[in-house]
Amino acid sequence: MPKIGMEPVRRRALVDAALQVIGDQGTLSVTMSDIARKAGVSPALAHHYFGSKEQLLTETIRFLLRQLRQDTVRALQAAELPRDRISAIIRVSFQADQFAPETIAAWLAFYSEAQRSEATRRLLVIYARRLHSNLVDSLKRLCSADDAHRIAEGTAAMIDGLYIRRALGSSPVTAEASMRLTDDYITLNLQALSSLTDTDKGHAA
Amino acid sequence: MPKIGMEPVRRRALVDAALQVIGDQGTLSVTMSDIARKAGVSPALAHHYFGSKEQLLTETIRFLLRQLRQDTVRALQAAELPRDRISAIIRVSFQADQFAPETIAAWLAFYSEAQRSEATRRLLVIYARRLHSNLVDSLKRLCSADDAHRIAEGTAAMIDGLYIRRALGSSPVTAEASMRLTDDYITLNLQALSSLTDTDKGHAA
DNA sequence: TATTTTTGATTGACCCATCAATCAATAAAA
DNA sequence: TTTTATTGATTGATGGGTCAATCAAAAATA
Repeated sequence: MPKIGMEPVRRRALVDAALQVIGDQGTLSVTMSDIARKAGVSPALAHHYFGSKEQLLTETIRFLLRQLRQDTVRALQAAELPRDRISAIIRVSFQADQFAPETIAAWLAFYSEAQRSEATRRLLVIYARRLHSNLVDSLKRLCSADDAHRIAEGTAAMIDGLYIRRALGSSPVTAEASMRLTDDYITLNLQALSSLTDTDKGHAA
Repeated sequence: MPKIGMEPVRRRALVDAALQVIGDQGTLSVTMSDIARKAGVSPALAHHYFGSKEQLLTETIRFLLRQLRQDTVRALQAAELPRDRISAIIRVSFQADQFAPETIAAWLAFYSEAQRSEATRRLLVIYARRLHSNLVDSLKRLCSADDAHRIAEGTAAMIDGLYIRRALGSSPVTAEASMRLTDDYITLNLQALSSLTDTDKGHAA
């Protein structure tokens, strides 16, 4: 069996397995045995490659983050206009794999973990900042910096909130409806701002 | 030591303690010992009154929910106009005790638990439904039922999302800013709808 | 090519700590 | 005395982490 160069293969398999198990059980309180079994290896091997459960979990969230960034970069490359870029960012957040119940369950578990683990918190803050600054970059081309900040904050919150509600599984929050809701929020804000600069600045009482 | 009629006192103390410990540690993986110690009793007594850890936790989330409902009812009694009632609902969501980091950490932990525990999920769904229907009730007096639904969905998502972002502790999300952001979302939507029914239904290109 | 050596890959068995849950015993009211 | 309140001691189960040992491919050597 033992061919050389198994390390990267095993690491990847274990991270994948961790993601699956965490997503299934909806918690980080999964055992190394669970993860190892899913990956088809012994618990000892998981320790051998990752040193500790904590490090395996850290690698796992890093993987999630990396994936999300790649998707975002790709989506942004295909969009030129600021308004289109914003929609692209939103679309990535709700794309199939990200919005899958297991993935969301995993995210939720990591958010909860961030209350205890400074390392986890730092990683999630990176995600939050990245989303925010991506939004602000494009928004700035459409409104003032202040407004851009405010709108970005609201948009990010709405995205995160839709995730949570999806996690609960109440009210059939589809990916499409979520996208539309978030995109409308952007449109609404921009419209409101532009109507202020129009000749008529009020409406009938 | 043993006075009679201690049961309600102990139950309440244990639920309070559970809330504190869960909030501090940001997880439901707290020990009965932790909770009991905080409440100033032995772990055995906690089992005596609640039977199991799971039941104590269920009681704890019920307590949270009850508290939130009472606050909401009270806030709604003081508000007459639909638009004011909406603001009141929003205000309750971000009031001091609800928006405290420990409280949010506890909520987050329960959301995570809902992935596993059907009982917990059901309780959280109740909260979600209540928030939604409270919003819809007032919104319906200001717009169509369809729009009311949509706006309520967006508002609820934004509230939940602001909670999460607060939990992360990134970007100083104050309670006031959160309220304003959410309330603006309502205003923006209602304005957009009303402007559609105005005589002039467009703006300069 | 055949043989030996080396090294990465892998695991079963074990240790130790933690924790939920139980129970028998004690102490104070009623 | 009967009931209620309370706890210390105990236990069975679980899970992270360690370690010595095994196995097989690859590399070096004859």
